[in-house]
Amino acid sequence: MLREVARRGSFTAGGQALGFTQSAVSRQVSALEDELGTRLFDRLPRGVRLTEEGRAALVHAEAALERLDAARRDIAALRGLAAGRLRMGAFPTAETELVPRATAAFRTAHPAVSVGVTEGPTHELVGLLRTGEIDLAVITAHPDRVAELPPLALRHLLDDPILVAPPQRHPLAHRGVLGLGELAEETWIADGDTAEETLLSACLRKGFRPRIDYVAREWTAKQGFVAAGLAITLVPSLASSAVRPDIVLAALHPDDAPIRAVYTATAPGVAASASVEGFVPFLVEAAAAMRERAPGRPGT
Amino acid sequence: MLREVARRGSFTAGGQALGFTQSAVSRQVSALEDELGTRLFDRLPRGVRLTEEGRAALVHAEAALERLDAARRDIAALRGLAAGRLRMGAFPTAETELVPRATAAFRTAHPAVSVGVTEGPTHELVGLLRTGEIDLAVITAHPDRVAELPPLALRHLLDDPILVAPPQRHPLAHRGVLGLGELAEETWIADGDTAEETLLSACLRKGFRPRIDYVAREWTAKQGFVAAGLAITLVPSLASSAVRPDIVLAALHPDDAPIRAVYTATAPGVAASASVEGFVPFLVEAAAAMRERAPGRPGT
DNA sequence: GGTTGGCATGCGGGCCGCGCATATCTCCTC
DNA sequence: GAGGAGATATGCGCGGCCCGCATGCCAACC
Repeated sequence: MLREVARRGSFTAGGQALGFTQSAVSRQVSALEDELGTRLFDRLPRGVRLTEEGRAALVHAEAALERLDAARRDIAALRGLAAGRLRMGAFPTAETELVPRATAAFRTAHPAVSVGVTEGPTHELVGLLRTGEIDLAVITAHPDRVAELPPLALRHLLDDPILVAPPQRHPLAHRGVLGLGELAEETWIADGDTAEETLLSACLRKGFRPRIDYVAREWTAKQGFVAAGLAITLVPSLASSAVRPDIVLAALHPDDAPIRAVYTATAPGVAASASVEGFVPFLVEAAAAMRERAPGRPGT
Repeated sequence: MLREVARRGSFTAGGQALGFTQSAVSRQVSALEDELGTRLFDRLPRGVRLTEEGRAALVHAEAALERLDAARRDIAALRGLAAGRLRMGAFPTAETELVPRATAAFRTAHPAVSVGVTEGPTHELVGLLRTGEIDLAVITAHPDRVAELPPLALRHLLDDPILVAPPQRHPLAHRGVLGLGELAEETWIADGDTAEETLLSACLRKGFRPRIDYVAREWTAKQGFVAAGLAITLVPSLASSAVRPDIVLAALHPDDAPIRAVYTATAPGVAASASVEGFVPFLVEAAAAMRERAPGRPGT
């Protein structure tokens, strides 16, 4: 009202422009003047004119209205992916290819949305989701144990079968599909020195304790030992594209190792933001592309 | 509400901090969300948390509130003369001493108020007052013709009797008080070449037409002719302090020349701003000081 | 499994704010 | 000089908005 009245020079005209009567405007202005303790308009015989105080009030009022408009614009930008930020988390193997591919495609499509990725194991990501520190997580879990997770909104992306990497010269290499039992006598290299901590727990369920002579957390180191023919190791299929060309991968028999599934996860009760809604399809797309490139191995 | 709820993490606590119930806050937030078309808070089991959109809205809302506070501060500053501007006008002679003295004292007392002075004859100043281009004017008028002015809020400052400046060697010099009739044979220097346009119209009312041999608008030039003994001239007492020391001034007999009065004037119906209210006392003070310094000549 | 803390919502009431009508004032015109 | 035009201020009455109360429901905590 302040603005319209100031622009038009009378309560009557200002009110008309806003669909109010002169009496409503008169009272509104009066009330504002009372609240501010000063006259905002000089009442002249043919209309009104801003006082010095009125000019000051008008400047600030227009600035305030502009901020409210800016809020609307900002929110529209967020919803249209013309702005915003996506904080996501992923377990390490997912960052070999799945998450980077999806992120690259998303950034090309929506360059104004900034994307941050935190690496961590699934249980940590779940905590970050629940505290609101990340908006979206790529996690992994055995399909029949999903129920053990805290309540989350999950979406299945792909399955991640475990491959085995025997040395080139190994008699079992190039067989294509191996049973885990056939590897009971092999020497292993793994993340930890007991089978329980690693993927090798599958061996325990199969009835033997693998012999772990070498321990290395770094993937590069493991590959070195494998390529030198010193040990064999297990490789999640998600990481298969990062394996050295002189290492051959073979599938494990499906019954031998429970297949881990990969999911996107968001916190329950938290409405998915536009950036989350927008990012998930790129993860789905990247997962599909990876399945196609390695036909017959990682499957849904 | 947005701010309090965001700060405290729940509708209940936010409402309590503002003296509202949880239900009122819930509805307010809901209404705002509907208007903006987006969720501002995620509803969690133990409270709420801002969404990305909510954060954007909050930033702008706080900025808008800050502008409203700034408006209050600005207005308080204007009213406390800690800010603001005063546009005034004055007729030329008033700017010899009266207005400069008042302005200097005002600026010392209220350095944050900027003062602008427009010079012009009374009738122009009246126009500027009525259009709102100046807030305060120092004008002059014959006391019995004040009623002819358009309606204004006037305040009498002082009377401005007319003095005469005869040459030093003139036989009438040093007489102290002169009658206008005694000057009928003199040679004059004035602003225009006919008596009607100038202060010399007083001579016509006295029954003689003064002989104007010299015309000069600049005061310096007039004083030069007077000091050289070539002519005499009339001097408003307001300007007497700017007269060269080698020129002697004499009062005219009160009946001979109508005494002009000096007033402050503001537009009718326009509430005097704090700066106007604040400036007028300094004009009154300056006028009093000038009366004291020239005792017996300019009077109330 | 009960308790607690929190949000959503139906219901009722009070107050605010608007429109209508009118009083009043100034300017303009005849 | 009188009347009309155009503007604001204000009494009056009504409708709608907004709040508080009470309740329902849900998830987390003990």
